Amino acid sequence: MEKTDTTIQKVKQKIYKAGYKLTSQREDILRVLLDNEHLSAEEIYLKVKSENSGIGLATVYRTLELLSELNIINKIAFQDGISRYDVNDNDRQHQHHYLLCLNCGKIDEVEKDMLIDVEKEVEKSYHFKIKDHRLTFHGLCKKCIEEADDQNKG
Amino acid sequence: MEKTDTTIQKVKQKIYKAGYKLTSQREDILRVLLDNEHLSAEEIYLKVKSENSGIGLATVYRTLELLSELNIINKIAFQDGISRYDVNDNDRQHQHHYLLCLNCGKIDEVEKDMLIDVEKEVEKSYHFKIKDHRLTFHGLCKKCIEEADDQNKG
DNA sequence: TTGATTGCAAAATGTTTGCATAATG
DNA sequence: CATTATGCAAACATTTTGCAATCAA
Repeated sequence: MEKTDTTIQKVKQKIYKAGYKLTSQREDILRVLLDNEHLSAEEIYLKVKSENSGIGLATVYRTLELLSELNIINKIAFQDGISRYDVNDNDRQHQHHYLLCLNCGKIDEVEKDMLIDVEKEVEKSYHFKIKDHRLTFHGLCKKCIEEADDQNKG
Repeated sequence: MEKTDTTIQKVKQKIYKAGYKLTSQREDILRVLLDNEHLSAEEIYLKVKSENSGIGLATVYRTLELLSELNIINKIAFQDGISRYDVNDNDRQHQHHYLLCLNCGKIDEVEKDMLIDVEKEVEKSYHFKIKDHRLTFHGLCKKCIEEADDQNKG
């Protein structure tokens, strides 16, 4: 059995236990979410539609809300006003980080947490109980740095 | 001369040097931004309007874009789909961090950077040149933790 | 004086909602 | 069979744009 299938089974169980119904649309959306990273609702809608035509955008939004509520996915907002969604990795306690290239717009990911000490300090200094975090670095990706270097050299 | 006035003079100079005109609307918006933190465009619009009636929301958006472009303010996006804006502190190289309470919605700020070592590691591992970052912690603020504790005690 | 800026209204974008129909458990 | 979920269209909220009038330099 593929890893994706195992995950789908687990998630379906979670949905079922929470008292919701298992519909083909929910499974389709979940599959797309598992196969991709930081997709927008529109992108998910188009992908599901291309594989299995006949889904509504409203269903995508409603499903994304449901999956967020069940903590199966995370909603992330960059500065462009579009929400994106990532499946929550169960092996990971926290949301990973993002590298947003200001030049080409590419979004990369940083898997390593690296914030454990920072969080400890924040919790202590501010009496704030941290549940999760969102961290995005803005800058230049490897490719764009290299292209800029090439141009400088002539 | 007040600190705010000094800052306004500096920013006006920056706008002027960039070839833009100094209008009363721009100054009004700037003043509101300096007196407040993480306001939305709508909130800025209402504040300016209440002091000096006769500004358009479109002007607010256009000015916010201009000020962002000149690196005078930062646009931040939480998960609610509304963009907020903060004046860039010149003494600080990087955007500060936010503490978003999941219970009451309050947004606090963490002034200390604390990410210097993390950034060094990211730059090295990913060949990514970091220009800025956005970090928000999601959790429970002091007040909400205390209220939850009180309820548990009876 | 002239080109940038404004305010208004209209349009565009992303998301949510109401409701009749369809599907799940 | 009773709900829950869906798809569509309409509503909504935020942001952007076109354009004539206004203002700063």
